[in-house]
Amino acid sequence: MGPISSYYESGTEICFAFTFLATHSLLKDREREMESKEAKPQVKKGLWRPEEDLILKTYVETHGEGNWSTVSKKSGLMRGGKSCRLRWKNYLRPNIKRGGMSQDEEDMIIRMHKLLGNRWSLIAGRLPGRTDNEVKNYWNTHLNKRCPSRKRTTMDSDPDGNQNNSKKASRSKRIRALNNSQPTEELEGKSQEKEEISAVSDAWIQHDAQSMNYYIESPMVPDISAAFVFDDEPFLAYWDSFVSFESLGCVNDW
DNA sequence: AAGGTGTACAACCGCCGATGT
DNA sequence: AACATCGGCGGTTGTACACCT
Repeated sequence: MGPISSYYESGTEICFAFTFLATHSLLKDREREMESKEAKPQVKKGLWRPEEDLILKTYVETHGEGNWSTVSKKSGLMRGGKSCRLRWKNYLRPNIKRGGMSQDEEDMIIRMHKLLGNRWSLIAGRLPGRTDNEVKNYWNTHLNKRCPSRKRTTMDSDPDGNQNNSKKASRSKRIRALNNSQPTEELEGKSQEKEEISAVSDAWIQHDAQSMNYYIESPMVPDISAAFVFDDEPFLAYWDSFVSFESLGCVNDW
């Protein structure tokens, strides 16, 4: 995030100092809206303002995560529970890493995507401080271009030309250009993937598969020096990944 | 300088599974 | 068993800004 949001890192004192003013300001806003619109409780949408971030951050730090629907009510935020949860998870949570991906992170994303497909939360679990949303965005904007036969699904599914503005049309055009508009089902794409010009070499896959095999043999004792570090992911995810390999037909090659 | 277009990423939506009642 | 609620996920859209013509 840019300079607007970097204020979080300047310390909680400032957060608390601003929170009172922010809350007051928001409550005033709400009063005004209630007055003007006959008071049907509305859920605010769109970009989060810094004062909203401060309120949410302070609230969660005080009361803990969870019960997101009540967070929005009790904190005075006029956001949906989901929106609060997403904002916290993706931006306000401690240890979120901002800024560009390092080469290592980029390599990891490519490798993991090759193995797991669009399992963004699993991939993000291997990248400390990165969120699934960030990984997904990074893939779609940076890395997808290198693997042009990967699809972005339903963007092409409206052949009637219902795009009612030029920007949408432009977006669809761009995305079509990226994807070559060819269907690639996860399973039937097995053979196609082998023909793809990809940034991931077969040697990588071999290496990754071997790393995973290690965990399968000894899942309770993960080796911290291994390629994959499972941060905050439940153990089940190991098997989840394994199943994914199986479905891609990788397992037989080990 | 102004308008169009492209890029990056924040945020929303709909679906689904888990859990509680 | 049926329903409601919540949280998580992936796909998609919205928007700010940079760049181009």
